[in-house]
This record gives sequence, structure tokens and C-alpha cells, in this order.
Amino acid sequence: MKKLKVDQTTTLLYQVIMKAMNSSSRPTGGWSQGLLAAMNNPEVVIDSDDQLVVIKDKYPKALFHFLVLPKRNIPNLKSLTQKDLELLKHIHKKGEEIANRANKELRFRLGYHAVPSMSHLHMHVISQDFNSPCLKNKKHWNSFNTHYFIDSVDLIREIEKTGHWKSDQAEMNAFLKKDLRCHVCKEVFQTIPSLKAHISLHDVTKHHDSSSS
DNA sequence: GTTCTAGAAC
DNA sequence: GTTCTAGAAC
Repeated sequence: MKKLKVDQTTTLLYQVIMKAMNSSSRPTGGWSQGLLAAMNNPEVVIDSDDQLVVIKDKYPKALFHFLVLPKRNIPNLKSLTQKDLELLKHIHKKGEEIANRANKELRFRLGYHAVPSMSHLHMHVISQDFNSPCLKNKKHWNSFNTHYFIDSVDLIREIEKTGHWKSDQAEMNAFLKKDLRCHVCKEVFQTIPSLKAHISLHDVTKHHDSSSS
């Protein structure tokens, strides 16, 4: 068989598969419902209780990257009220526990993406090394290192104060387009590879004075 | 959320 | 020529 023919067949086959995978009409709901599937998959759940589930992020953007999800379906940040405060605090506490269990030296951040791609409210628990082959593009970086990433403590404080979370979606998405800036020293880089090479030199352990490096 | 790839950037 | 990004995926 001619090589060209094989390539064409492969491409076609791929396209058919991708179409099936992405279809929102399939029973499981497609990729945006992936967390619901993960929550109910014992193979990826690392912890749970009556109110929440903890899973490992399927494409970790750092050495340690977990998601804490409420069992009760909460679609997004907008749907939170003061009635959810206890749950939010419980999720936060579990996140701290998971981080401490994973690695006691590394600095972690606990928080939410302003405009998440995946359905079902989920709090990221992510170590600040950002040392991962899955971290590939500007959106990945900026979603964890701009105000697009909402610290769990800030969210809880806002819900306590105003009873809800309100943010402009277009404004939030604009953060994803910002310059690539080192989260430790704030230096700007032109490419993802140069940024990643740079951040690998920073000490991101707890109690380390980052202003001196 | 990822994959893939055209073409921009170097 | 190679690296890297950015947008489509019906």
C-alpha cells in the first residue's frame, strides 16, 4: 500500500474518533462532563467523605495537582450562596489536608478558575513548582497565575461578605492573554519553554524568602 | 479539558 | 529550517 494512502486513512479514522469523543449527544455528556465521570470512578478517587470527593487531576500542571469537588452538584461560582459557606470551608480544609499529605515542603495554592472548562464546581490544589509536561501553553499558565485563579480563602471571604460571587467573564478571559510572568520574581518571558526553564530555578518551598532569589 | 496542525516567529 | 503558538474541532 502506498504510504500516502495510509496517512489519509489514519487521518480520517482520527477525525471520526474525535467527532465521537467530542459529541455532546453521547450518553456521558462529552468532555465537559469528565469530572462527573471521574468522581464516580474509584480508580482516580484518592479521598472522599459524605460531602466531597478528591481526585488527581488527569493532566497535572505541577508535581502535585488535585481537585476537590462537592458531591452535591454545584454548577459554578455564580450559584454559590451563604448557605454553601460551611461546604466551602470544608472543601478548603480537605484541600489543606491533601496538600500536606502529598508534600509538606512545597508551597501550594488552593483555588478556583474564574471560567472553568469542566462542569461541576472544583477547587484546585496545586503545588507551586509548575513542573509538568502537561503545562503547555499560555492559558495553562495564566489560569493559575493571574486573577483568573481565585484563592479559596478570597472566595469564602466574598461569599461571607456579599452572599455571592460576581465576576465579568470577558474580563476574566482577558487574563488568559496576558504576558507570561514568573509567579515568584514577576519577570516576563516571551515563550512557554523559556518561562519553564526559568521557574525551575526558583525555590518554591514553604518558609523560603522568595524576595532573595 | 485536549489534540492537531498551519503558519507565525525566530 | 526549527520552534512555538493559537484556533478549530459541526
